[in-house]
Amino acid sequence: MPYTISAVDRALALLEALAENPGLSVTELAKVSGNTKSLVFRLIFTLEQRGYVIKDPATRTYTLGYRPLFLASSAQDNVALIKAAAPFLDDLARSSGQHVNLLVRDGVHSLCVALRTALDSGRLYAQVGRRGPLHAGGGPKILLAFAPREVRDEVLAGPLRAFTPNTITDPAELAARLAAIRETGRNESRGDLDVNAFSFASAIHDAEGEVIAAVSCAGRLDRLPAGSEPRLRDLVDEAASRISEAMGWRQRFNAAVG
Amino acid sequence: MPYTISAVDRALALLEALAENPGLSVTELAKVSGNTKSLVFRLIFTLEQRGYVIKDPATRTYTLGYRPLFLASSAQDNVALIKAAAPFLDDLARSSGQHVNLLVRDGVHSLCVALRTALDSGRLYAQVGRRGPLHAGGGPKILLAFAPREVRDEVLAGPLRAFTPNTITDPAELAARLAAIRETGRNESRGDLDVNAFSFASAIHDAEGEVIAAVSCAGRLDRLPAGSEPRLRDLVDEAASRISEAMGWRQRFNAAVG
DNA sequence: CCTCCCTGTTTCGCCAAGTGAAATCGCGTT
DNA sequence: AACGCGATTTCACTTGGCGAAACAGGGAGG
Repeated sequence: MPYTISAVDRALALLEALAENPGLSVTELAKVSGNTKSLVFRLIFTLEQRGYVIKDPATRTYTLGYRPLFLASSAQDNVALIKAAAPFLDDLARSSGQHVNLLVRDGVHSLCVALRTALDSGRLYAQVGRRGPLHAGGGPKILLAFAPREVRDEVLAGPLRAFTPNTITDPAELAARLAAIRETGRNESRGDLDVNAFSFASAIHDAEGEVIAAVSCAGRLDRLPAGSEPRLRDLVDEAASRISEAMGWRQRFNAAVG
Repeated sequence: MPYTISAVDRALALLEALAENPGLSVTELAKVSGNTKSLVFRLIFTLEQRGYVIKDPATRTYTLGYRPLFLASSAQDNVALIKAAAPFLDDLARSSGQHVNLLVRDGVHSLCVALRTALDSGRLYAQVGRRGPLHAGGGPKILLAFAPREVRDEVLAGPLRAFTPNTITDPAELAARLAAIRETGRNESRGDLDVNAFSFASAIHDAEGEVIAAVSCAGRLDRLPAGSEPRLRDLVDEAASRISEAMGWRQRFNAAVG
């Protein structure tokens, strides 16, 4: 906080509020973001000038603009993790024939930062930049398992939304699952985020041994070939190791045997 | 300018400078952006706190972070043009069997805001959020043709980079081409941006009749089936009309006959 | 091994610029 | 035609953004 420029911080917060609540007016944004109308008006004016938001003149309502697309494109091309992972994600998509996701944690959300889509599998919920929960899905639970205690506590305390009947909504059960994940660095889920989806995931480490991301192979549960599980598990784990190595991980920090 | 908050404006400018020059240090960023080291340090600190940039501790160097991906995802889902165009882009991709692009103008650049990729065609240069020139390519020249005079003058004055031997680099020739495009609202290019690429493009209008975007069908020149040109031209033009209508255009502002 | 130098980080004090409150404007409603 | 609501605009008050300059620390060169 000592060096934070509050005007900038408020502007970014407003941008995020708008991303989460598209189509709001000045007054509504002021309410949502907890700022005065004057301030919101000036912040959004500044953001609009630079193409970060677009005003619909008819409704005097705002949405994000085109400039974020440019930033995202640059981010995808230059962030070390995404660059390093790219070839291995390609390999994994090819060898597994399934959708492949690269996820990181963003606060109490999972965030998809790269994906490869399988040709045959149906329409996909995933999209680069899309946020999801941390307590459901193959990859997300890995991110949660290795998140700082504050984050884990917050998620375990908060309401655990049931996306499907299979979503773990009992904090104790979830905590046990996370402990198991910390032992193996792997996780798999079936129908806990989407009724008809499976996901095999493994943790990615950086040079310090910290878990910084998760790769997963995912697809429709009703199209998961019988007996293919061991192979998918191994392919994902192999990809995770390769990506970790590319990030400077040296296996020094092996997980204890489960 | 009256309502611009300069701290915010500077922060956004810095973010863009970083998008264009990934991997710079504080001092280098200060130089590139024309700010003092102190200011850059505080701005980037604020941006980093919110996940807009990531610091590589080893090199003390910065790149964009993950947060822009989230913003871009929201933008793609909520910007009126992109939402309205989506189904027609899908149709066009299916019926044409080619790559489909939706472009808008961002200053003196073209910006890809949506795309559909053909399965068979080779690797694609395009990516959502990627910027290109205005004076080369099928869609970009449409955007330039209908841009405000200042923009046209700036581009015509500036150096016209030759991406291939077919790129128009003579201002007079380009001006004539733009005039022709203003008559028809259509354009096509062959090998002027990429030696082995073609592009058929049409202008998209909004409710006020302004040209706000261009759709294009593009692919490898050596795979363009002989005699398919008229059909592609019509498919693209049809898609442009549909999207324009979805944006509230009512054909009142028909272009004069060429 | 020591020194210099370059770059990131921190401090300090001034005052421009960001801020909230309140007034004004403009439009759609009653 | 008056009303009401939300978007702009004005205004006066500091806050907090800012540049300059000091400090720190690590790597290159001697």
